[in-house]
Amino acid sequence: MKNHVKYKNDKRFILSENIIGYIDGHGNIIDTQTAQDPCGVTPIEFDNSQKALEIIRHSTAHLMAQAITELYPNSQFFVGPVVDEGFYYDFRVDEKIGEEDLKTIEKKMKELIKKKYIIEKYEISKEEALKKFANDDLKLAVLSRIPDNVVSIYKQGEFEDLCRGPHVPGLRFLNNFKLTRVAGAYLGGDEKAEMLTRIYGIAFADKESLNAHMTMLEEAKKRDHRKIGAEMELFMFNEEAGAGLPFWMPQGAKLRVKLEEILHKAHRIRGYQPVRGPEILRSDMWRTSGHYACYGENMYLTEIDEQEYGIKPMNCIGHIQIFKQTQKSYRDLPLKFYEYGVVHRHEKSGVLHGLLRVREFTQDDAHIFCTPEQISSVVLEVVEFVDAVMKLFGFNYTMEVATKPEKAIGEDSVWELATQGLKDALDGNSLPYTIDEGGGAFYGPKIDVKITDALGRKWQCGTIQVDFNLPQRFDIEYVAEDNTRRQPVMIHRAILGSFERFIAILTEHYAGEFPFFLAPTQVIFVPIAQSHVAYANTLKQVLMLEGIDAEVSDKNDSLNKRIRTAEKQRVPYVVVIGDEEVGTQTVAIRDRRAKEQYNLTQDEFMVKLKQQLQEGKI
RNA sequence: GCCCAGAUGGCUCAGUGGCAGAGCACUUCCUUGGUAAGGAAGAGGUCGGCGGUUCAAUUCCGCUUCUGGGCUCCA
Repeated sequence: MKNHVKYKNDKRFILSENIIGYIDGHGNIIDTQTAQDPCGVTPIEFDNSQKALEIIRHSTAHLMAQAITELYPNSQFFVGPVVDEGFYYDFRVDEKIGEEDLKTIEKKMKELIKKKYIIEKYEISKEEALKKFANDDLKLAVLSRIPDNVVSIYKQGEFEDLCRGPHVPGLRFLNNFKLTRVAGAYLGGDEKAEMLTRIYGIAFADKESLNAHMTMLEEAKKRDHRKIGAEMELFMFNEEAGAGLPFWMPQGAKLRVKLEEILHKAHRIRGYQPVRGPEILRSDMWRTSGHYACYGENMYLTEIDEQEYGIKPMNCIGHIQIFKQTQKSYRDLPLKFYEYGVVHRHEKSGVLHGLLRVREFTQDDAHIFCTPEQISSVVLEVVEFVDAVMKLFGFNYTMEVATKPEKAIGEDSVWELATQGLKDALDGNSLPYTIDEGGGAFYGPKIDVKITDALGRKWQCGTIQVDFNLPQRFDIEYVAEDNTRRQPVMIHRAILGSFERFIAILTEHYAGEFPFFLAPTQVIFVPIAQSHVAYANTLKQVLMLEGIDAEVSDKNDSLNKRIRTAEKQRVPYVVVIGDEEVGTQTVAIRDRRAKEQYNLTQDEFMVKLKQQLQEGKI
């Protein structure tokens, strides 16, 4: 260790046993190993503050690496950062590591903690580091990314790791952790590179917080749309039919139809006209559009009468043909076509995920043909439409402006114009957004609307895309005021994104307790005895005529059992019908959403239900 | 597509190199009950598919389909 500058923990800086680091004037974390002067720094207590957890979790990642090194001596480590949901470490190992092995690693980590190692730091020159890790290509890869000439090494017991820190003073601060999952991860995030083993974990300052976190995860799992979807018989998949191809069961289809109807009305009152294009189009058309070249690997192709056809992965081409069919005037613009377009995309097998990521889905797709001058107002109108839908369901969402991707058609200047158009619409109305560099569609930039699911994952739903390219490729035009032929701009947009993904998120958002206007079965009548079934059936018919899905539960089960079954199906209103109700022409309601019971007359009940149907209006 | 882990009645899950198990659901019967599981009987599985090892495979091995957790990519 000659030449190494070693930082001793100077006792003067240790204000208490509970300090695990400091924050300097710039908000940076300085760990106790690095801190030299306590002036102008704020101590970080050993608690669950964001800064404290960052240090604790990073050190826990190191502790895990130390344990793995002891259990698998040939393992080599790449990077082990702190992420939103804890920490991970990527490493290469000869053995296969599975979920079961996590327990063994945790046990070893606990053993190491008992050895009460302190964590020390020393610095060496990059040159020395290159020599020191000459036999470790992963460490060399890490070193190659560090521009500094001096690098730091952290040491606990025999274990040393190249690291920038920060770390807790000793292992005694690392008692409350859990290794959560083992996964594969590409070296450097590059799909073509080697795949390393990654273990994720979480850590807190105290056991209670760790337990609370694990409980929260369990709760989130209960809301998983795949679980609720099976329980409520909303949708299914079938091994023989193939992966990523959802089947909508009656309950799910009823919910979906309600959503479709709400959206139909919302589109019509906003001046959209329904259209529909074919499911498959000749490949020549996909060549003209650029899909064949830019999106071909995601398309399903087939042959009919020796001609190649492509199943549509997007709906724009169909809408363009409909636009072209009749001559358009500037007076027609903006012209808005919408379609619940079924699309097929060959998503990689590993990315399929319940209804959130499938190979066949239906977009609430629309294309707005307008003049360049109209872009800003059209985009704004769409943003307001998005907001109305999000508010209806109480979603928080974020917007991202996605710019030109690597694989794209069209001139840079056109791209810039379109991108600026999107930004202007948002800036002009002071709507917040972030930039997703290179995340645009191949034909144009877009605004993505992202919603967070029960597990905190963000999903792209709505999207607004400005497109100068397809109008040019298909040579579409309108007659301007001065009788010249001009090219319109296309705005591609979806509000839900897809019914599949949106319903998945709705399911998790409501934990299956859908609002009345969406619930698959909205009212279930429970007649107490056979003699009350006729009255229940009459009421059911009245509701059905009003467009309210109602059922009568007249199975040969006890009253309690039938109420329990209805409750478990998450039906908003369970209505019990007995002698009293038949006699007075009333209903006894169990209101699942309000969690209360009360009696109403038939008329009062109808008024209440119709009122609640209206809540689904946008 | 890549890494890891799985697949046992409709569902949730036990279990085993030698006869396949439970709860719920389902069917029939009894029960007609006033707000979250009344009772009895019964039916239902080539242990995901194909191949191999073995006297014998649901169990061990290989491939494959599908599922789950990630990576990469996307609505």
